[in-house]
Amino acid sequence: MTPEEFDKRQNIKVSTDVLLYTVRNENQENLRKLPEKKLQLLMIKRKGEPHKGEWAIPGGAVESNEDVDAAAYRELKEETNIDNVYVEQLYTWGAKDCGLRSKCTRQNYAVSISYMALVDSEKLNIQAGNDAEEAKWFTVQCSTMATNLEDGKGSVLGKERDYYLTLVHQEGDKEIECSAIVRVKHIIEGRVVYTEREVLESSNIAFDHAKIIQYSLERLQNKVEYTNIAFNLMPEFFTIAEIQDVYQILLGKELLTPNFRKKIIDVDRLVVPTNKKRAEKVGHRPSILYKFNPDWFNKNL
Amino acid sequence: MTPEEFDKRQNIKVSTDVLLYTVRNENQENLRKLPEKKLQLLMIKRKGEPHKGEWAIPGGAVESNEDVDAAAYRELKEETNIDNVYVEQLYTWGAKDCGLRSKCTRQNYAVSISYMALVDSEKLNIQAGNDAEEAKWFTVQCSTMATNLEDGKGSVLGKERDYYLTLVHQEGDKEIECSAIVRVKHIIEGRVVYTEREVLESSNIAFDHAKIIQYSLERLQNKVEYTNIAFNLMPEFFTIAEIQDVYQILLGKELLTPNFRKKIIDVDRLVVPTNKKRAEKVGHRPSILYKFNPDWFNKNL
DNA sequence: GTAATAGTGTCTCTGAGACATTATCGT
DNA sequence: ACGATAATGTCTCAGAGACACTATTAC
Repeated sequence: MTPEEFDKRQNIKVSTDVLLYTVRNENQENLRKLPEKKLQLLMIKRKGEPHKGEWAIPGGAVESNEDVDAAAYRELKEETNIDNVYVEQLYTWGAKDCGLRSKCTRQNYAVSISYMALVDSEKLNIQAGNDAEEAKWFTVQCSTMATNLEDGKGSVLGKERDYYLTLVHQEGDKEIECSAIVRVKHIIEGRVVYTEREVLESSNIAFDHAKIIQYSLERLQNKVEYTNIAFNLMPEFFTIAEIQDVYQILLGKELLTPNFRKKIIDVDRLVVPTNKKRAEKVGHRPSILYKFNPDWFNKNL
Repeated sequence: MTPEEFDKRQNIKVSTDVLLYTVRNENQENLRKLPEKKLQLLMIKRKGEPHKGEWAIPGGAVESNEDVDAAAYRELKEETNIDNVYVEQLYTWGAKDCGLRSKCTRQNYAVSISYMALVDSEKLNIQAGNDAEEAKWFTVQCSTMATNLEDGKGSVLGKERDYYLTLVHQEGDKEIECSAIVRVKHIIEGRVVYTEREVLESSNIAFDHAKIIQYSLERLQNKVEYTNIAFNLMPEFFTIAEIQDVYQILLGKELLTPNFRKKIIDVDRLVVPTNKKRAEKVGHRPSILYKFNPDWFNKNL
């Protein structure tokens, strides 16, 4: 195909969506107890049709002559005034399922390139979004139910996993809640596995954005296990208990403290101790503050 | 932004590119020696400008109202008449670097969504491409040279890795050779690492496709270590020596046979023995044929 | 027997996981 | 002393890696 032919055929809109995650302390109950941490995601309220009033992943059109990665960074900067954070391309979503920003008609449909960004909440508290849009942080919760797909005779054809997603924004007494069920089907055909992702229910979440959120959570979980990705959610100095907490939230399971310490300090060498300690008067042995070990990059780049 | 505003702003072309890999036996020297396996990549010769006569990754425009994944499958089918194989979305490349199918001007530029597909060569021998384009298989070779980026005082700022890529197509005496150098820079800035990928030299490879090839090789290498991806390059039945060979080619290093056997048979349980043996009269103990263990999916989906 | 590849057995060391124990603070 | 969390030590077992060894074929 010549470039000329190519030019005539398409009318596809390209947008980038940025999933911005952070981890926040939710409530400071008492001195002796540690504050509870929560994974939070930034969403914006849609002001126009379609899906007016529902909550969507922030994003927008790629501008002409702009690199797609640059578009994601720009979008993030516009939305949150945040810079210099971890950003990663996630996946590019097709147009057919009408998932996206633009109304889906025969002539006019969209491709969405989704990105995931991670910030530590301390950085966030200083700056705030400057866009006219209404942006809010939602606490993310996700639980799973899996079933095997079998033919009559007991041999496995695949696996089906339903993700129950809940997003809650708290502001004093008021509470905004979004929820969705995303079904991920893995179908075995010979030696190839096809994966389908489908939004079964979606309440208060625009388009098929629940699907993208689920995908990002999956990626986040995987990467926590073998990269330093979690440290993008941490401030410069933190205790082992705090980073363990973040790991537990991301992985959705509890970890044994002594083993976690050993792994992160001695085995993976992801952190190094500083000579600082938590200054607050707490009713127990004060914890040593650690920081990310920059030396880790030497072995892992 | 309203959909109406959105519609007016863009003129971006979207295409999918499919990197189709296979593993082939190169030359059957003698009976006692095992045939040497090579990783091969399908490339097509460009018939129009720009980059006329150079070799490019097969691909084409996403058609209106077509899902991007579907476009990749369609492209693959058109190019090779192949179906039912492993296909994975790799990365979506920006427009600014003029990387792609369409000529890059201010008004008109392109986004490329690249996919990687894997086939076993037995399936390939039966079918052939039906497209009018000239498509050929190139043996892929890649070597690396890494240097640390340091400031004056010995602290590491990042890492720079040059990939020397060589693609060779053999046909009797004739030989077509493409080559390129791709530089991957990892720059540490605080706790965030930025990765830049740049084509330093490119001979006979169209656009910046060398960059995409390098990226796919990296992904392939990573996935070999923790998924069953390599088995998409294998026929139904194979010996341990053969699958070990494929692992070695993909990883670019030798593995110790006893340990590889133990891992793949007993630990990961990726393969199960059949009661078949290699029938050919070979001058040594005949090897047992194994197949991929479908049960592996139970634990790994 | 010999050449060549197929396949097994053994030893060491690291790291994952479970769990018991000690340390250090405020009150 | 007590409550609470921080931090360390110990034991077991699985798996990675290195390497010596045995098995089976054609000639």
